[in-house]
Amino acid sequence: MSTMAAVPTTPEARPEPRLGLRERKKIQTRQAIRRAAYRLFKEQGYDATPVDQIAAAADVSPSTVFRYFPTKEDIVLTDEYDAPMRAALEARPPDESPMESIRHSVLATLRYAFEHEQEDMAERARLLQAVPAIRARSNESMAESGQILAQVLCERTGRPSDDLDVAVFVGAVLGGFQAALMHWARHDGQEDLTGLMEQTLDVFSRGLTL
Amino acid sequence: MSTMAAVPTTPEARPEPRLGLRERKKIQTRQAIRRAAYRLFKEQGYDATPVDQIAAAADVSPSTVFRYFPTKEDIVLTDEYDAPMRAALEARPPDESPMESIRHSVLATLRYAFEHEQEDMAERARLLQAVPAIRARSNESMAESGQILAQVLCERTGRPSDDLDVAVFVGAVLGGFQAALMHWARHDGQEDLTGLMEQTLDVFSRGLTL
DNA sequence: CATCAATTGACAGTAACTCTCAAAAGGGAA
DNA sequence: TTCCCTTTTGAGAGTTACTGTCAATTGATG
Repeated sequence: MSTMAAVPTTPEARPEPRLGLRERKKIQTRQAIRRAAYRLFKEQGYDATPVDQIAAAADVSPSTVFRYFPTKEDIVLTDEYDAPMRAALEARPPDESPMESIRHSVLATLRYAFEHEQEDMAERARLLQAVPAIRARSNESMAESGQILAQVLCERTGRPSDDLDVAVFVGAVLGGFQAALMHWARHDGQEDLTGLMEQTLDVFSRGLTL
Repeated sequence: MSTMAAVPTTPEARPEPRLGLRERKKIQTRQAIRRAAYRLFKEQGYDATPVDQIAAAADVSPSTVFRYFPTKEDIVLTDEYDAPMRAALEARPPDESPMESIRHSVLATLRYAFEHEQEDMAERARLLQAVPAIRARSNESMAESGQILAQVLCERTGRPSDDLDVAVFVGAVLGGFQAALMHWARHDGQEDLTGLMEQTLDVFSRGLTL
């Protein structure tokens, strides 16, 4: 699940003394930029906050901001949960139904993500709802996850990699998740996202009958 | 279905003599800009074609281009099929299953769209595949259609307008359609989109079991 | 400490918009 | 046609998100 994570926890969280000063500084800079951005977005709004201002607030040059985050949207939502997600999916027994595999890996990844970062979730929800560019980026990110999902599923069911049925299946599931995500965002991130996802999966289990 | 249509046919196609000179000129200008853009995109690519160049090729000022199309992406895909789509949906018998209603209205709208414009479809497919910004716009547009769909469905089933199940249902269906659309784009718009959509709807009819 | 590689900041440039204002052109009445 | 009013257009200036280059700085290493 791509959109969930903004402050990557694995590499950023605690500056393990293993790393050299150089690496530690990089992590700090990244954090500083992100923190400054979140604060300013909250205070003034996303569009009203130029990157230059974020740079100034984080005490780095504008060039540096763009070196760390290729686009302004990426400051809000860059995550590293695609790899864990893929691993979780591939760890599932191959004879399990695709839907069941997805249910387990998505929920596990989501729980993992929530453990590591609850703070900015509400703000992220607000931005997701208010800023089209953020939404767009989130969707694109989800679609990439979808590619991975489809790939695994095609391998597992022995279908060609451009099989329409698999693509539709994955598209539908992700579409459902995205709807749940937006529902969550519409409620300002106050509801339990994991619960919403479970409810979403139930809709699918019922064969998508309203 | 939003993404399908770029050259709106209803208002643009034939300059009905009903309209005054003013209106006719507007339609011409709109067409001129779009045609110029499509030609240049085809020749040089989307990113390599600045709006100024499109303006020059269409013999209007850059300001005018932005007056007609709020963003560069909109030159590629602005459509007017949301209204017909909604009408088609609302014309369906209220006791019909949601999925069946959607099937009919989507296919009807799609057929209608295809009747009126086949020309640029291939180029549109190429752009949809190659340009992230276009894809993003297309998705956003689809999501808007989704809002309408969800609204109608909520009314029909007597649920509150922010019902999660309905949102998920709609999200899933649109996700499936989008997957089919991207499949079509990946094959450069050579396959029959209506056929792909029918196949997609079959996947749903089967209760989304792979 | 000296040297090398990675990181950074300053600067210049591009392109997508946005805003404002004056010129031009259609539409209708006298 | 002529005049007047409204809509449309173009010119120009300004903002902002990027991109690329180059020299200065700074951490790593022997």
